[in-house]
Amino acid sequence: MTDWSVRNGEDVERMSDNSKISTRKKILVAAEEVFSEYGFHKSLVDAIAAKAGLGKGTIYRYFENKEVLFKSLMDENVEALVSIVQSESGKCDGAVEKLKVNIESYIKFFKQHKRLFVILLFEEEGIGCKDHNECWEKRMGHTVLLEECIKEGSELGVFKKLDSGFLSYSILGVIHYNVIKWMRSNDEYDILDELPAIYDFIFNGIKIG
Amino acid sequence: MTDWSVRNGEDVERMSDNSKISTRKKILVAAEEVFSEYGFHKSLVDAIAAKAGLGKGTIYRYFENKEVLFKSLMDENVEALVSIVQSESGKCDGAVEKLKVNIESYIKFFKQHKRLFVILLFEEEGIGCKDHNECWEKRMGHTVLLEECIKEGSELGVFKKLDSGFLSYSILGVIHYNVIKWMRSNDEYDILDELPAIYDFIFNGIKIG
Amino acid sequence: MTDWSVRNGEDVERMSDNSKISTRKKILVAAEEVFSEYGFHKSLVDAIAAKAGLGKGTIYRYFENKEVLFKSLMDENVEALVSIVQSESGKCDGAVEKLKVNIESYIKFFKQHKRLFVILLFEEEGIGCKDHNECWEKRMGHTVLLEECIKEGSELGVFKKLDSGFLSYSILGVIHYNVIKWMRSNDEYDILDELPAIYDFIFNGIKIG
Amino acid sequence: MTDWSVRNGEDVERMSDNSKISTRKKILVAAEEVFSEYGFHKSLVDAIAAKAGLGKGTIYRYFENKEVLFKSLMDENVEALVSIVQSESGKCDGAVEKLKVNIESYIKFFKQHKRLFVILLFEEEGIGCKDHNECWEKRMGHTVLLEECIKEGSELGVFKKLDSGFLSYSILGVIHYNVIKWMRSNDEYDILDELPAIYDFIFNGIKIG
DNA sequence: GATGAATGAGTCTTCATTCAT
DNA sequence: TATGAATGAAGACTCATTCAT
Repeated sequence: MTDWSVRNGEDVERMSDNSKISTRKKILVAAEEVFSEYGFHKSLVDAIAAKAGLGKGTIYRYFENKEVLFKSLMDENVEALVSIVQSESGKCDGAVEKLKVNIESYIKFFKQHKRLFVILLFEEEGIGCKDHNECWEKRMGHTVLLEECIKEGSELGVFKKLDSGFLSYSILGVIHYNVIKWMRSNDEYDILDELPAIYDFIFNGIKIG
Repeated sequence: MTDWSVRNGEDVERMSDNSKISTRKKILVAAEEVFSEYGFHKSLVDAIAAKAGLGKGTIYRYFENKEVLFKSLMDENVEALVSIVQSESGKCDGAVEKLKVNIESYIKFFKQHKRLFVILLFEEEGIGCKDHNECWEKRMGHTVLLEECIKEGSELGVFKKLDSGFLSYSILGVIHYNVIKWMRSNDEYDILDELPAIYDFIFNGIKIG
Repeated sequence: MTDWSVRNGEDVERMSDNSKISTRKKILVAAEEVFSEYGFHKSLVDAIAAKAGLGKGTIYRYFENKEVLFKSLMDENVEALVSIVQSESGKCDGAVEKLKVNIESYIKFFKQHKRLFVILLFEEEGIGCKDHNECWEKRMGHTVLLEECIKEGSELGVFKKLDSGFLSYSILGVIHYNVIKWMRSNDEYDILDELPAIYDFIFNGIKIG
Repeated sequence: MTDWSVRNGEDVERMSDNSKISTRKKILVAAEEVFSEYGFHKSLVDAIAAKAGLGKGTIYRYFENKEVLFKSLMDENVEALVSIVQSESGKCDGAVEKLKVNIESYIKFFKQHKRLFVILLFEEEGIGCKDHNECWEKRMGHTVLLEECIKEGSELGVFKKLDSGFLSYSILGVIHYNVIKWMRSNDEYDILDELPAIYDFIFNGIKIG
């Protein structure tokens, strides 16, 4: 297997000039659209090829098979998410502020990639992943970013001293379910408007006093 | 088609007398095992029939098709969940206490049905559900129970006056992600031990003071 | 994999009553026709199914895949060949007579199965056979029958004391190439008429005196 | 299309100067290696191009398609075989001696080209050859050399007066099957050591007296 | 001339569903 | 009523061949 599938990020820069977008990128873009709409199993390789304006065989030049394409898409999305969150939270100080920015970045990313993340997080379960834990680790790799924030805050006495694994999962749960709720509403409201409520829920809980 | 349902606990009681368990029940039990292990798409009707100790054709006597079987299983599980949560939370007083019991019931149910709920909540997305909203309503029907609790608490001035939809989704997110975390650990700990932390997170948030 | 593919030979007896022929047998008969005409690679599973008057899926109920079908066909033909040769040569005495009957049986078999044996002997080479030697052993298993004959003759002082492996391959070469020659002629002559010449070639060679 | 052929020995002489080997020759050499190892159907044009150190498109500059490449390779090998046998048998006198040299030349050629000849002789069957007879004629064209030898011997009263077609096929059978036997042994012995036995088999047969 | 990315016709294989027994 | 052999539509994947550079 040649390593056509390993490319650098330059091609993103020129997306305005359609002819300059690398074939690999075209496929990933089409794959995201199709997988997002139909989920893994109902997505046809033909449909992805058609949407990418490429022949079916071309898909297979770049990705061993449908599953590898799916996982590559997921991997690269997670990587993108992580790198966005990292760079954003790097820009600010203070545990609370950092966590806020962190959450905001997550939500912005999910807002942009809409349904993809549901598939990202759950559908892969159904796809035979030889090492299930490894898979999950990759998908959930981004929780470390939350964990780091939280640890920092705990050490500074801003956050409670709770298991950071517990907290990052709990916070992620809040984030994801609010994204799901928003998705279900068909853009009736802007999920970013929910941020204050989300922060309040996470920081102070629901009880009065 | 007869309508013996999962809730109808009678047939469970006589499981020692194998011949008394209704065929429909046998199929649903087998289906839960198989769907839980492989997910919807990788589950074979043959496997379900084999596990149920029945002929494949029999499955189709009781359920129109694989999808209907899957949805029936889900419907009945959700119904069972709702009825359990309802009866448990009916036993106690006070908004806080009620919400706690509510959450505990959820977690106990998920603990028992393990992987099924992941499929329940997310895989269905991949299955063509003509009316997507209707589908979701059914699956998420149980959020009303949370909503009721919360509304009651809000009115009594125990909980903040926030949108109950927002709160129920947020709480559900916390619950589900903690279940996922627990599932991933391969029973290294008892998820029920996490309850105090979960309550504290939901009621008071993570911030000190 | 269930073992539908293991059946006994009874179904052969009733081939006149078409409806009594087992599905497995029907597939093998169709496969022989198609493989004989087109060779392994150009034969379509669809064509075999159509010729057998069965659905394509049925082929796969009985044989794991096209290759297994091909190999099963070959195995069973070799088995049939061996058993015919054995029973025929068992009926007569004397090394020379036995060898003659042996050769005659081979040729009759090849006459009946025409092109199949070319495929049997050579095309399989092209099909990935994990243990190549094992494959060959199976295909050429029948040479032992010749070897036995020859050894007996050598011990009785009728045949020269030459390596029996060498002799059986040489004799088989004579047989097969005469079959090929006959096949090429499109039934212009009866290959059985060549038997005297073949015997003379093998027993006495081509030199005068 | 130029017509540098394998026979044209000039380019072989300068193999040390890699750049002097014609592209066509490079392709044929690579094709022989690949076809010999995998057979026609499992050989990939990519693999041949890679082995030849050329681009895939270049293959198609020199050969219309894979099949033509295969046939050209075979044609040129047969031509080479014929020319070697002819020149060798031209060097000696006497029907017996000539036939011996003939056989020796064959075996030497096959020894050098190992597995290729199996493919040469049989796999082509599987390739749609519009005029099957024409194909065979070309492949088996070399039998005329044996036929000539035999006819000469028959007329001189050295060999029996049998159909020369019958004899050449029979002798070829002996030769080929001994080559196969040798090939199967993985060079455990030198096939040229078998020559005396082969001569004896062909000239005198297996019977004593 | 040489190249190799792109192509899509061609096939195998799967598995939910049916229906004769 | 229960069965499971038969089915065939559907879809993943391959690879010889083309053609723009």
